[in-house]
Amino acid sequence: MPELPEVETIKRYLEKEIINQKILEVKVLNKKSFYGDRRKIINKKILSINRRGKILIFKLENNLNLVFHLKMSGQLIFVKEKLNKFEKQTRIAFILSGGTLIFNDARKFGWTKILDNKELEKEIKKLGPEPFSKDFNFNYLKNTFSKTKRAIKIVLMDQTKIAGMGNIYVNEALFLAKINPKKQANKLNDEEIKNLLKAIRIALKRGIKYQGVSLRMYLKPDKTKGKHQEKLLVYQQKNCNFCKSKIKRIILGGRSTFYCPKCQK
DNA sequence: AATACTGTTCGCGA
DNA sequence: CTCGCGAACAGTAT
Repeated sequence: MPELPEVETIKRYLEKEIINQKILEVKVLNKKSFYGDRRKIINKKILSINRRGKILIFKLENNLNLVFHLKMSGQLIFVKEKLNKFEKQTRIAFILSGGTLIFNDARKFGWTKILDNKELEKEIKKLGPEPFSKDFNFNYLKNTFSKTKRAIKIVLMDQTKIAGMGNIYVNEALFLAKINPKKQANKLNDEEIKNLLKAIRIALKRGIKYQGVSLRMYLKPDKTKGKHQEKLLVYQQKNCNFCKSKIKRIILGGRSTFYCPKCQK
């Protein structure tokens, strides 16, 4: 489910709530959702929370990291009570000094891992640049796009090329840049690449501003919905927000792709 | 009831 | 190496 803006929203919320809390207990309700020896993190304090792409990273004492990937249906919910009964979809529960952090995941694709700094580095280094970093610039995109004939939509979804965008935000960014998702990446001209760079950042910023897209599973840690589903420009839309043409839906990279045939030539 | 669809990524074979 | 496709899994919509 969550792409960069949703994970960033969760990060910002949890930062306010659980920094400096201690992990008192880890309840593993689904074995496949948890990798590592949970005893290693008992009584360790959460020092900081970071995000890289769609990955969420809790830095703990002793150079340990508690790392999350929510994949399609993961949720992170925080309640101030120390729970001992859980919902059907709860896979892991972290009992903290000031409450309970609940990892729900209907489809069980997501994971939580305990990684030392070296292992974390390995996990992260396969990701492309962060869309809001200096490394993510015109020259990087031009060079990256020039090397592949794949459809631009598929390239933007490739986490090794750009970290953090998924199906929704790629659709939104291409719409804002007025680029056809089927266009081969190496065929984009300089103007289009510049527009796309800007559009990616605008699409992601909008997502963060409205605190994510709650179409199905995604909730903020306080169980409330994001608002971005009400602001989507092209994803799952009927008509173009600019010209009112009927939005087309095709499959690219195995995923639903929405675009305006008139604005995105 | 059966089928299609869903916010992701990995591994396989070409 | 790059690529396209199916699998991992469960729930909801048509």
